[in-house]
Amino acid sequence: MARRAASGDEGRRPTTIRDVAAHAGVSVATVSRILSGTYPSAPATRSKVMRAVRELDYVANANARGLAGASSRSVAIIVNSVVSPHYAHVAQGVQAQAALEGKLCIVGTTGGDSERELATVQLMRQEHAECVILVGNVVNDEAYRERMAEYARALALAGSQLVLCGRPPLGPGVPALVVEYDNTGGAYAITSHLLSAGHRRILFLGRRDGYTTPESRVAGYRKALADHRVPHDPGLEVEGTMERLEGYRMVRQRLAAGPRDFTAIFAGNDLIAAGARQALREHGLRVPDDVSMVGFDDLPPAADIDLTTVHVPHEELGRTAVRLALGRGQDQAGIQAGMAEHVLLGTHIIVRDSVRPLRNQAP
Amino acid sequence: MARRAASGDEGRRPTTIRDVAAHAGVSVATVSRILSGTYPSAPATRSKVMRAVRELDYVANANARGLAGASSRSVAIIVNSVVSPHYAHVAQGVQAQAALEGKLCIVGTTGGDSERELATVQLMRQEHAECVILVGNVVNDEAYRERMAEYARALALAGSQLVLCGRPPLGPGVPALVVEYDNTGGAYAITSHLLSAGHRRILFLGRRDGYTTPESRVAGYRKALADHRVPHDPGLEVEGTMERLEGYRMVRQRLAAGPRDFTAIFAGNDLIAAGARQALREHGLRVPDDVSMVGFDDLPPAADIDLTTVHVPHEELGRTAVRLALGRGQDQAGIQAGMAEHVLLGTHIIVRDSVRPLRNQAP
DNA sequence: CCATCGTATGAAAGCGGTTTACCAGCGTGT
DNA sequence: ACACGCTGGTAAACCGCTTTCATACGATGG
Repeated sequence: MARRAASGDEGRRPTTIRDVAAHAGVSVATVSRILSGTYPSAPATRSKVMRAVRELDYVANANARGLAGASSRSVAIIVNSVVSPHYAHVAQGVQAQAALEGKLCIVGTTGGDSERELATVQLMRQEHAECVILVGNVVNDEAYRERMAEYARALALAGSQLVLCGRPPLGPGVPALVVEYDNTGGAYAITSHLLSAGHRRILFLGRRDGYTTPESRVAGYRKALADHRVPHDPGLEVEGTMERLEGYRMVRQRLAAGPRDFTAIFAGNDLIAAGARQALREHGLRVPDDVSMVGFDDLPPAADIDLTTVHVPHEELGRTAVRLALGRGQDQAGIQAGMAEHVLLGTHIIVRDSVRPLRNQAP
Repeated sequence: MARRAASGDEGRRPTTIRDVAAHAGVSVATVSRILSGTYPSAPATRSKVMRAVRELDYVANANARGLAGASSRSVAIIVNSVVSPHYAHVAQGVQAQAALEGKLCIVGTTGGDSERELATVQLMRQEHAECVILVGNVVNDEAYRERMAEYARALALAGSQLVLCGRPPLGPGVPALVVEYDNTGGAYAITSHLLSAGHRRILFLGRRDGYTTPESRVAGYRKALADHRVPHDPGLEVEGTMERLEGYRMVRQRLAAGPRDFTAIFAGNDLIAAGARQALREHGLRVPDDVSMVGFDDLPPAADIDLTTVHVPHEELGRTAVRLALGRGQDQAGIQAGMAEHVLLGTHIIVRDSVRPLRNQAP
């Protein structure tokens, strides 16, 4: 019986639960139960086992555990890229919450390629993650919705939850959670901020039809204009993606094309704002002395360039996604119990020094 | 035999390899071998199996695979925080290389707390990651070295490789790989850059004794001064951590304490530079008109504030770590074959607009 | 035409846990 | 004293896959 734990303890093979059992003089089942925690056991046995674990430096094999038990104790997050600050913050939130719940976090990237996204979801499926969190801006067409519904069903069948983070809901009947933040509301608020400062001609940088995030932001911008009875000039909405270089390009082209016909800029996000600011500077224009500017996201570049912007609860987004998915998984009844399937997190304005009342601004 | 795959295909239990075998009319062994790829098989059987896989939407169970086979097909990375740009880039590199090699990437964070680091390493150990990559600046004392050696041995015993990324080597006999970049060289080069511009009194921001990264950077700074025969004034080395706020604080305090006694600043990293720049501005000083400044890292803030800095191959660091660890694992002989145990990646200067020759600078 | 050998496949033994029966004691209530 | 419910523990059946080991089958050589 104690054959294993015999003198030759320096064996190459890592310690298993059987070794622990032998060493402690109990059965493997007892060890398993004591380690899992959830079971009554005599204090004496408990301490015997714990001592054996310590002495043998035993660590459970997660694969075996995941195979035998129901749960793999892991959550998956899939993002475009880990270096992009927004994704990084969401990922941080996911990781933190996962750690808090004793799960580990596995991450995949797509580079924005939907083929890779598909492959990555498959990967997570075979990993049996308890939930897979898909985050990021995306084309919102029929094909997309269908694909997501497919993912959601396949994952549900494997006992795992699909969470869409920062994406719009798919519609009823699809077993997917949605956690997003109020893009339209934020855009409305910050546009109003500019309008209150007297600005009427506000350049919107980063329109991109068909993509959910920029679309919602443009929508907020337009609604604010409308509510303030400021005529809407579609010519002020410049198309471009959400990158720094694009911000640079858009402003540069605009200024090269003719005389300046705006007094303020609403950059689709802070990256665009940073690029735009550089283009302005190269053109001899200062923010906010000559042009007012606001952004969206409140990510690192914003503080560096003193940008008034919309704060987005990036980390909270990730945290909530995990909490929700795990909560729902735990309590299957949650579904019937009407646990939230769609959460909308709020945003708020961060005022820095990038906006000046129109009257105080150089012409 | 075909009991499983009988009409009622809508069973709740996910598809297993047995289902596929039954559906294709072969044995599970055959399916396993064909899916693993590495084995000869008759084309006819192969296509039968593949069809079954497709029709049943089969995905292998990674836990079972990891348990039965040797490898878990995963690499682990442990960082302070995912949002910190340096770590994010390294993580991106790790993730990318892992994906390239068909492995998945699991990430843990420590928040800089060594207790959490320990716990996280344990977590990765039980996950049986093929390698665990520890990245980040750290106190380099005896206790640390001992702890790392412990980690390395425990991991090696479980068939996994410890990789220290951006940390100095531990010494011989410890089964750990090291991938770092040339901090001292970079600091030397960029200090020389300032010296060539005529600067003699260069403030170093972010000295922190006992921590490897800042220590190496200070070392390069000092060596450059020495080589250029510029007297070294210890009073010019300001202590602080590698954060934006710290940069702000350090400069603010310095300027409040007395008249400006420097003409250039070498910020320990770009974050510090950003903070320092803000403090300077609030004090009415412009970069580079009044003060020259350089940073280190070449991370996002650098471009935004037009900072001349040292480019660090962050992603390459992560990539190399994975490549090395996996390469070594695959070919156990690699150890004897003298495969690199310590890689030092080079850096180079990125010149932007933050340095002005002393003579052209305001007094 | 039989012995020989290489090859594609099958049967079964684990991998290291969890979990379901099941059982030995051991007070209690009557 | 006996049936009875508890408690702390055991044995053994999986979980789904990989991987020997063994085998049937064709092709080959003498």
